[in-house]
Amino acid sequence: MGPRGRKKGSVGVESKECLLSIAAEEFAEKGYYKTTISTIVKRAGFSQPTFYLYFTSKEHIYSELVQSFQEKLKQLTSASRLEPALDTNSLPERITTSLSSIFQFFTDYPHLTKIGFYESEEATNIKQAMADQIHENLISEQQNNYFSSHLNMELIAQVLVGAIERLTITKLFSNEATSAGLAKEIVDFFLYGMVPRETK
Amino acid sequence: MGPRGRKKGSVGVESKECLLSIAAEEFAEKGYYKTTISTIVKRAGFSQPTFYLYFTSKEHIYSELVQSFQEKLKQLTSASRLEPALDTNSLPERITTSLSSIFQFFTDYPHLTKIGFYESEEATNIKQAMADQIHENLISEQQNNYFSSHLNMELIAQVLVGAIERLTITKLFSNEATSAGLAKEIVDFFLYGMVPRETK
Amino acid sequence: MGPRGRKKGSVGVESKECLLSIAAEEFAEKGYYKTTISTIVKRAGFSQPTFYLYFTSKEHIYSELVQSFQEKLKQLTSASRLEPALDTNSLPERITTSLSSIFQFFTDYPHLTKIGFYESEEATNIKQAMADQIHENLISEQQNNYFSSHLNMELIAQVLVGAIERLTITKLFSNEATSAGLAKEIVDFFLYGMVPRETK
Amino acid sequence: MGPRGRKKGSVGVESKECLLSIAAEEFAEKGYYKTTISTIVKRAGFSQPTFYLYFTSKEHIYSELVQSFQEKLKQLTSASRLEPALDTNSLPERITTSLSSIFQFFTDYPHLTKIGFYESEEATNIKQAMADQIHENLISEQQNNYFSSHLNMELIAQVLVGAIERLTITKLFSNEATSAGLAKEIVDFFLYGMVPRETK
DNA sequence: GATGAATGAGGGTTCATTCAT
DNA sequence: CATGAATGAACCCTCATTCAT
Repeated sequence: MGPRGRKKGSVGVESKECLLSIAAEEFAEKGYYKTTISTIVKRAGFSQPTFYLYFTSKEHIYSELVQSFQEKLKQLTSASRLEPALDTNSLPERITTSLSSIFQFFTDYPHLTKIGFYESEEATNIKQAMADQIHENLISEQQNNYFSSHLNMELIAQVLVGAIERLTITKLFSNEATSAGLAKEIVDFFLYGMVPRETK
Repeated sequence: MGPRGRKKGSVGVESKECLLSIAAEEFAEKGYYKTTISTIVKRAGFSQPTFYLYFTSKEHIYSELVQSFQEKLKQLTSASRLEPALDTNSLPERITTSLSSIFQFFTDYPHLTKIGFYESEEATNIKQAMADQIHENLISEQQNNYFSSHLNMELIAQVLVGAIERLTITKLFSNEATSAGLAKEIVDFFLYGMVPRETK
Repeated sequence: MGPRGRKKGSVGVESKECLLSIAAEEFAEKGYYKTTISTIVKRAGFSQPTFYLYFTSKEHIYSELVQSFQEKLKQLTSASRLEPALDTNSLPERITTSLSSIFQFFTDYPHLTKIGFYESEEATNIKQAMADQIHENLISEQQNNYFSSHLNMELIAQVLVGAIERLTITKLFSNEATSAGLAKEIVDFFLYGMVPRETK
Repeated sequence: MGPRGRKKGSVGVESKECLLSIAAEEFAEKGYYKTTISTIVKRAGFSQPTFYLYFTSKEHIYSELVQSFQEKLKQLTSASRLEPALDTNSLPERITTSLSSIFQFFTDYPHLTKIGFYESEEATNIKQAMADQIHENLISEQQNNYFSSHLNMELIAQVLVGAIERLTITKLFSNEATSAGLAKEIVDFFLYGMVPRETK
């Protein structure tokens, strides 16, 4: 052990993380096929074989990034489901908060998001999983009579995922909106729709 | 040659269309990079150089397919905007019809849709154009007081595009819903949202 | 036979000459390998198979051009050797005239010259043949005591060919000199060299 | 390793030089277009991709050879111009020596010469540069009254280059003459021409 | 006399990946 | 921990040439 107390093997870990981070950038910008190992290692200041010290293949590092995205996302959604039954009034805020935290997550990890949520072949499954999760939540809230029973919650869940997908690209990644603001607008729209309510 | 004789030069046109159709299938299924010219021509019963009789490059045939999608889509949207001012009641139906015809178009050309609306680098622009178009329509309807003036129509347009994107994949391409049914459900949701209206 | 008295087959001859002329231009400008049959026929307004009506191959049309150059050149040199023994004084003029007519020929057929005298694989042989011819002439003039017997006529013949080669490109094809002027200068130099003669 | 150990990285350099040398041979013998990378690497005992470790393209290796020729040639001519003003008598010898060293250079690097001085598209420029250089030297000698002032030195320079070009092929590469012998004969001819001087 | 349609043969180039050190 | 050197496997593309009409 060195005098500075660096744990043995930390160099390797650092190298690996360096590669991962650069790879994320490259994959996010250029996509899987236009990204070359050669470019990644060059940017990291390594030689090609070094890459294979840490990853068994190009596919492997890519899927490691996808998984990383997936796990972080799972942590997020599982965290946001802790509080079970609260009073009715707070539901919209709770939904807004959840949504906002998803947007924030996407903002914090734009490269991972680009890869996992948009580019990768897994993206479809990941979105489906997100839709399923939302669907489940909605159903349970529907059963608690927060929402009317005739609503097709599966469809709404998909619409919500579609909204997230589209608005992340157009508003969030372009810095035209904040996570919180966007979440609020969406929830408002989802709750009340476009036709104005008659006010007595 | 008689009137029923084969039109002159039609062979070439047929060959080109054959290649286009097979290419659409391959690109839709495997994506741009996993699709090879060699496979396309093999499936079409041609040799490789024949491909270059009709297309200057792999990129060229791909962008031809993307353009074809774009043009068809443009025709659709320009057609659906003919009828200008109608009475209020029919607005929802008209929107539903428009939406339904988009879904029907996607159903009719699943390969082109996969390519132009999902895979291609142009997909982002195409969706943005669709959102812009919808936005425009919504604004005009908003100005005619069909919708309340406080709604953020840009956001709603993006949400609608996101809904289309997601539901086309999950419901339409899996044959779990029809164009018309899906359109109706979406419009219903968009108009009234999730919170039930108080009924006297 | 048509009313305009056009000989049967003249269309074919015209087509062939058209192709030859365009091919000469292309080969001269771009060289053998960068010239494509496709470009030649396109410029001539024909389709590719038409080419093979008149020439059996790309090599064939090229060597036809080379031969054409070679034959014209042979005509020239054989013509210029008719007059045998004349009085001594006129020899320099005769040589100058011969040289001038070669330059004139090169000026009149720049494309053929570029091909036959510079580009083609035959060029080496053609130049050697020219050198041999000149050598022969010089020898005969040497034997007639026009020139001193210790001169290495073979070397001089080669130098003359080299001079022709170089000056055709740098002076003639760039229009910086005329055939006659150039010929005169060369002959003058060849006869008297660089060291000034002592004059009493 | 030890002092006699193989220098680090020398393998790559050797491989590159091996490829360069074989390529020079191939290009010189067959010309640019009939030479294939596949043949070069096969002869060198490598696989095709190895070629691209050292050269970015076929064009690149070719122009590297041309440049190599050009640089060596430049070294030669710049070296031969050191001694400025000497007595008149030695001028012919000095010219002879210069010429001889050019011939010797061509003899030493026949492949490079074939490529750079005859085949390549740069050949024309290289010869022109050589002519310019010679022209310059001649002018300066003319101003020093070594040569009579009425001589067209530009033309003479071109003739000299033409002579070099032609005699290198016909006499040098065929081993019919030595560098020194050839140089001497040429200089002799250039100085005194063909017409014998009157001797009292 | 001419052409629409098609192909055989081959060439250059790229990239992920490995071996020996 | 790291790399210099090398390659297997493909892929896109071009061009002279031909066949049937």
